[in-house]
Amino acid sequence: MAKEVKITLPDNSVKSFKNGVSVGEIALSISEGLLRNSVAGKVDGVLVDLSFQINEDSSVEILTSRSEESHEILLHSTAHLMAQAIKELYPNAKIAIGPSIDNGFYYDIDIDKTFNDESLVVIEAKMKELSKLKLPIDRQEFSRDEALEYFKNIGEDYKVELISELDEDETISAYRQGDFIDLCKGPHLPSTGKIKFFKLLSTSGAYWRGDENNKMLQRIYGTAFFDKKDLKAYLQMLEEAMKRDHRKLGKELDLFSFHQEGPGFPFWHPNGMVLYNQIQEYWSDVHRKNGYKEIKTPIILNEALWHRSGHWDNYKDNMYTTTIDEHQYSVKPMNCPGHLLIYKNTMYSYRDLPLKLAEMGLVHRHEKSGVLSGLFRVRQFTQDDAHIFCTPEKVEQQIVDIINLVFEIYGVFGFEDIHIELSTKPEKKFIGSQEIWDKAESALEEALKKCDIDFQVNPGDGAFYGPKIDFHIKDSLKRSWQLGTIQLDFSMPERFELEYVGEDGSKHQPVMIHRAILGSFERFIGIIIEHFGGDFPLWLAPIQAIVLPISEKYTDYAESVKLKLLQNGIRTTIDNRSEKVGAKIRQAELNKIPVMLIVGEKEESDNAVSVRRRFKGDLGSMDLETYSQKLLIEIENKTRRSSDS
RNA sequence: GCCAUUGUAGCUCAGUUGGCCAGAGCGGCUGAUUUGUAAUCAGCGGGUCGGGGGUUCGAAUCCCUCCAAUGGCUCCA
Repeated sequence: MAKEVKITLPDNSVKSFKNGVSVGEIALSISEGLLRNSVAGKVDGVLVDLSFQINEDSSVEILTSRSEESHEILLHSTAHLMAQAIKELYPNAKIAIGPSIDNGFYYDIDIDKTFNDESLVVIEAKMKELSKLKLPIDRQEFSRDEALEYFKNIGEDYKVELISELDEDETISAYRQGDFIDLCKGPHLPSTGKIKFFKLLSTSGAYWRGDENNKMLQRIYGTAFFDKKDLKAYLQMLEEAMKRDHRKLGKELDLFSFHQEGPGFPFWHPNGMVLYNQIQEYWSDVHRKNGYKEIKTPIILNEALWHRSGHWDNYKDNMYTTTIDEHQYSVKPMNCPGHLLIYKNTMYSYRDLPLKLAEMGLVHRHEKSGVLSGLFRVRQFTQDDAHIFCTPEKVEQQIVDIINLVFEIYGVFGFEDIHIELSTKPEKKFIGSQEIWDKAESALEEALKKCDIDFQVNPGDGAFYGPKIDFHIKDSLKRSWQLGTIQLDFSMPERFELEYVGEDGSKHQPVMIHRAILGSFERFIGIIIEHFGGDFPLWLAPIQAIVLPISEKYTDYAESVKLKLLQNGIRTTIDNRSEKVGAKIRQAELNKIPVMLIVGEKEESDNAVSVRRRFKGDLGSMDLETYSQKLLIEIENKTRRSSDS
């Protein structure tokens, strides 16, 4: 073994160190400040502790608290700190798993007491205490047998189960801080003293290994940051999210409601129905312009159809059934079978393809009671569905067209940060030949490349009948939502024996593309309520304008203003209570009405309105007709946040 | 479905260990006021305390059961 190792740093400079040098020592050699800010290292691309010793020539990167990977390490180390605190407070607790997740971490604990908000305070205090002790976090390695023995002795049954599933010859690592030791791959921070800004957020039940047949453990969620400001900003974001919760806003703005009489079945109120209809109108319009033909298929269809489509075998548990004239029927959970029947009703030539059938399809799915959640998860919803039947050669172009349409539609709502995932053939559960899958996957991939967009590949995550592209957007609070999906399907055309007459005069099987862009109207409306925080762009606002007479003397004029706007197609109401303007304005602001039109003596004599816009305040007096036209332009353009006047 | 928590007026919430006809604010209605850019004053209505059963002299409060909601788990648009 060489006495010296050559270390290549990220700037490509090469330095020599004595054999066995640690990552931390390398950091120190650059500067003391770097060591102080360093969290972990990367040796030849592999994450390691600062204490990791290097015995051969390597490239080394020092991770400071600024990198995303460092944050994950912090979260993971905080999970350990929490587990340590829990073990000190409740020695009988057994710890299961505690990983980092997006924006936080959790730890699953088996304990015969129930954690509540108070426990969180107690545990958090203990964690602070342990952090102040600045305990070194040391890595320790075991053979598999040693590890089994050790964790069996300290009674950590879940760890024993995890170890026993590892390979015989694998080296097993664990991390020790004070008296606490946890099985873990690492890496970790060098000391508990580095964990300063954290918060425990919630408790819940969680099955051991996510299997509902296993014991339910208690999970505690928390988050942590290197910087106090970042923690504060994150907690503020959570608070803001709570304020924007679509269930809360749905009540406050009188958009929709839910009732015990129909769990999971939304009731749309007049205000919410405006949102629904506006989106629907836009959707229809943009699809018409893109060559789609809109259809409507029945909600209840004979069970035999669902056997043929494969839904009965794969989806039965989520389907509602009914009996009509002693025959079995099912309420549709998807629209495809109905579309297939329409396709089969006509003989198509290759010249007729692609055939693009769109439906705002009302589907019902029986979801487990515990998963229902506002408009995000319901039992009845409207999919913005479409099925494209085309020749195999046209698939790629069709995908490109759909991708462009997706971007266009998301752009209208201000969703510009779009993340795309390509899911490929599942390992086990799939139908169709490898050749067909390869073709389908490359069609999707080529289309994505043609559009020049980045995407992430999820190997094995495709549907059993074909690969898919999923679209994820980020809302105004940077939260990610999955909306659209494009799925290539070779199985339905086969099961339903679809055909078209090709150029050669013989019959061929078309390819079916299943796609949804908004996903479901219900869910999408829930998302935009939170995205806009209830402050909708003018074209969507349930009430666009409200007329506020200064006193009852001007009620007649106010009514005529309202009538004029209504006739121009602007959704207008009036507040003719016997209140002061201040009170009326306050009420209109609370209702998030974008345009307030104040009328009194001056306005009446000039046939004008005094305009007050939300977020802008008093804009002064304007001619009624002129201003009305101005609003119409803003509505027509679907302007997101008024820039006017 | 599972674990935990919750359910009092249209909305937001008080109601201590079981004890006078169950309260407040906002909203609503009525009257006064006639108002110029985020709350005028006064009065009046409004509740099977989620449903059902039980314990008790007495239950919003304790017990059982069902329903629904919330945070998660599993699942998913």
